[in-house]
Amino acid sequence: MQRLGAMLESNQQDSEQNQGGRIRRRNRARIIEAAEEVFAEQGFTGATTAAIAARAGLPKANLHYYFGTKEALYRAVLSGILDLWLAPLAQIMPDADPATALAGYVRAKVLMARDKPLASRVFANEVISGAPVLADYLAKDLKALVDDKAAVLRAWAAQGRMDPVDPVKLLFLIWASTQHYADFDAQVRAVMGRRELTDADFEDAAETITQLVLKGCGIIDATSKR
Amino acid sequence: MQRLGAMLESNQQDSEQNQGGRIRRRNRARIIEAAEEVFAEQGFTGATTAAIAARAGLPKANLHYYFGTKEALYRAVLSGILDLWLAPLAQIMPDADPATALAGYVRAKVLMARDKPLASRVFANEVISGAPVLADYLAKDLKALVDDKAAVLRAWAAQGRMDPVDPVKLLFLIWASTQHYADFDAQVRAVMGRRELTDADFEDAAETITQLVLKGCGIIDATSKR
DNA sequence: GTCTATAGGCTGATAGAC
DNA sequence: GTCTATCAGCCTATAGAC
Repeated sequence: MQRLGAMLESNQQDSEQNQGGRIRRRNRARIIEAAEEVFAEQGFTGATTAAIAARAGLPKANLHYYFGTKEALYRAVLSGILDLWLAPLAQIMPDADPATALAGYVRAKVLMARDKPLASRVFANEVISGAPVLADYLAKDLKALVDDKAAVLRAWAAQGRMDPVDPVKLLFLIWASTQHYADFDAQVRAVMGRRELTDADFEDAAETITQLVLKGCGIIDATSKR
Repeated sequence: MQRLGAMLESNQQDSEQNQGGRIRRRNRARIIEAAEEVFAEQGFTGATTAAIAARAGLPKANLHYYFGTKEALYRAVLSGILDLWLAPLAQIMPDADPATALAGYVRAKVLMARDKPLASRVFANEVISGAPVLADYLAKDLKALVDDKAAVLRAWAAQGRMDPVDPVKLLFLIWASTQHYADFDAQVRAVMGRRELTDADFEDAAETITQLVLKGCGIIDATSKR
């Protein structure tokens, strides 16, 4: 499951095997970081290489020197995001305790919304636009992974450890409600009347979502409050 | 609460009072419809007036004749969306039955994701980009509305009709998990291995979300299965 | 490896004939 | 009201001096 995203990188010589010199790696990292910010705000089409170069503090030509085209840079950014995005799913294993595993998964996804909001928004922009770059990846690798985890949830239900909730739709709900705090941050802040969300806000969000999921799936008792 | 979105339309003479001739109205509607499609896919910056005009089957100049600027057209599209987006919240009233009201709200939002996916995606793009146009509206009108509905949920909890779940975060979870089927449609279809979602898929989604929300909030019994 | 200068194409918007 | 022709500016990408 590791480095699933690597398949997206078209330029093999720029992959991890050949790291190049220190300067090369540092500049590539700088550009990717800046690109993530701009792609998150503007989407692929809306982002301009000039804006990315400016934010990276480099001349625009260097960006093309390292990545060739805007799309190659976009793929490099997405590639780094995918592995990050999927890692927390590993917690959902057949032998795990359903309450612990789901609570841990929700918490990991909420903390990712807090710590990597740009990655989440780049991914959201890509999918909203119809996943022109990721379509194949979603239909193959992600689908296989979700089918696997859905089987785990179904097994838990068959063992009477949780209600027979549609496992795929349960995962969708967890993805949506956790990523909401990254993707819809502007709306969340506006409605909550805050300039910025605090760590406590994210902890509260994780707790509320966890409570709804665990109790909603019949994993914890109906009478148990938080 | 009606026509909250009207505040966004800058060109007063084009508001509903003065509908203009039949041709004018028809062309404006055609352009807005085409614009909604393109803005949904590409976001504001990514969308081009040429693409919108082509999809509307009109010369690009007509678009500027009717709306002046790309931003004015964008505001007109958003304006139509806002009223639509908020209408279902009306079901959450103090005297309503919590189970009926929340189930109805979830169902209405899921059906809107099915019937108006473009509207949902335009809104999502706007918020992900930091809500440059809607920021004021979200902080004032939407916040006031949410505060009002949060009070209703808190009252239900105080009356022992549901658990004391953080009401604002509950609304976020409902928004996120229902709109997910519109905004992340490409991912949902890929993971479910379908070319297109059916009415039954949306009914299932509404049922699963409703079950998790009602049971998770302690509104329906822990032992009750679907 | 770095960066300035610029090519070539597309963008939003408008002028003006019909 | 409609639409062709066109502008000035910005876009991605590259050539070539350093």
